[in-house]
Amino acid sequence: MADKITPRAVDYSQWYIDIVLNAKLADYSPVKGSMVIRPRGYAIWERIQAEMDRRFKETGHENAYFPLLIPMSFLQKEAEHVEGFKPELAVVTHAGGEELDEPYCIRPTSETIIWAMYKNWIQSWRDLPLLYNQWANVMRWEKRTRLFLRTSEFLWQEGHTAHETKEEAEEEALRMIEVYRSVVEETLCVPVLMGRKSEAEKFAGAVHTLSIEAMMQDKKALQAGTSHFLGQNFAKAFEVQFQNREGKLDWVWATSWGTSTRLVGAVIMTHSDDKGLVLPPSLAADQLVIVPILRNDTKAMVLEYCEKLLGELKAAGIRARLDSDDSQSTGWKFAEWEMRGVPIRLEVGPKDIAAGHVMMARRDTGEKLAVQAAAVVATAKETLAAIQKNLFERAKKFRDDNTHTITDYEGMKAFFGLAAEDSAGTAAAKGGFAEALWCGDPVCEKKLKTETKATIRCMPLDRQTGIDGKCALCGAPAKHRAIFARAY
RNA sequence: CGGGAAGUAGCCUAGCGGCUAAGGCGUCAGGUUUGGGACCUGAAGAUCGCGGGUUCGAUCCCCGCCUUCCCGACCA
Repeated sequence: MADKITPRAVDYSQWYIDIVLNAKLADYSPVKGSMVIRPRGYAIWERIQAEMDRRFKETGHENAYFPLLIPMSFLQKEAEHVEGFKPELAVVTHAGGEELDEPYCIRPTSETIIWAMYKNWIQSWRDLPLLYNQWANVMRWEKRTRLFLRTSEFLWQEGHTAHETKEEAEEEALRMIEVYRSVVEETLCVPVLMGRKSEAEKFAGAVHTLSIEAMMQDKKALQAGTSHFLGQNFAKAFEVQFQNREGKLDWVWATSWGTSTRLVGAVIMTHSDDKGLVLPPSLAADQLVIVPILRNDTKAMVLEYCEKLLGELKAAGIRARLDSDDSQSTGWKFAEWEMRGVPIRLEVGPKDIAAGHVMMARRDTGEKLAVQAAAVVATAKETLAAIQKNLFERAKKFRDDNTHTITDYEGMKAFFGLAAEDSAGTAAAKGGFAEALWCGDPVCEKKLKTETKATIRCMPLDRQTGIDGKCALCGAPAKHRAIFARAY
């Protein structure tokens, strides 16, 4: 029947769009570059959000909310910051039928307005640390948008913390990127590399930026979260000083960190296949669906059996549902639930009931096997756990299989291909992650980007020892070990 | 923001300077079915993306705009 999903091998971009649209996760809106997140997509975000929020609270953070509109002059206080965001600002010039004395921009991020407030709230070391987070929408006027991955308006959380010392702030930035790593790997089943950004890739206004980087199925990198050590840059821009334990005035040390609805895109791209969405059980609104095989003569009996089974599954804490709709054929329902990404499907027909078992199909592997009636609940629980584990392992294997050590510039060009002969857009694209030594010179990085489109995604924190060799780009003595890739 | 492509019912597509814009999927009603995207009958559903122009007449030709997709530039 209708091939609703373009296969990955034909057109990876189109495949992704087909999944998002057909699984009803999101839709285009009448507003350029802005999407509507539909209930099935929002449900995924809510689960990510819940897990993140729980861990923020566990690490001592509190939620707050700051205004959507930011006076333009605030942005201008931090030179590098305004320079970085200027091209993507949306600005409000009129309100209440009059032109405003000073235009407001719609927040692209909230450092400036938050630090304008921190100035009022911080006087003494006793006021520190300040560990705030906010869940909000932000707007960055992007030239080129993609559902979930890059839209003009998106949902995110942004943490903004203030500290007494440099060490404390650096620890915080590291603590939060580690929180991100654990949520993304454990809850989203997306393996990531955790590392430091190069100067060229860091946040505008940060001293340094840490990020987690994932590999999508087309071997391109996706930044899944960032945590910034802001030094005293914003404290100085907003004149936030405090009296330290010695009674002297000092500038406050800062961090900020964020993750967004882009994570939903990361989950989709990492796990899904040509049949549709594949979701980790931890994020699936429906973890299991029972599809009864309905025949006129046995319908009542089968449904009764399924209702009872449904009750048992729910009692065991499994998010289960029964698809008793008899206006659709069984085959249609199989395909539909697969497209929606439900991790486990149970097929229950008169023959199964007579044989004392039900059929259990796994979304991740496609395996289908008979499970004895008495063991269904326990097997379902085990299988959900197995799927959660398998998705991570499978994605990790894919990433590792597509990560190679490269030692020279010719090797880089061969690995990524030249920018001009771009094969992106198909799953057969060249490249992957190139692990290579780097001298630290932005000129090298720029040259590679121009010629191959590959950039430094991060310098993994756990791979900076034993660096003894030459920069793979220029041959000068290396200072860092970096991961290079084409990125979203 | 530059180059290319597209926009006809919820979705996919046909069409043609001219009579009532055609078909498939889906939807709704009824019936028959249901172990991998079933079938029959009937029904509803279109400002042909928006605006202007050419013309006796425009969904079709021309111009402008909007939106999406691909490529490029840009990019937390």
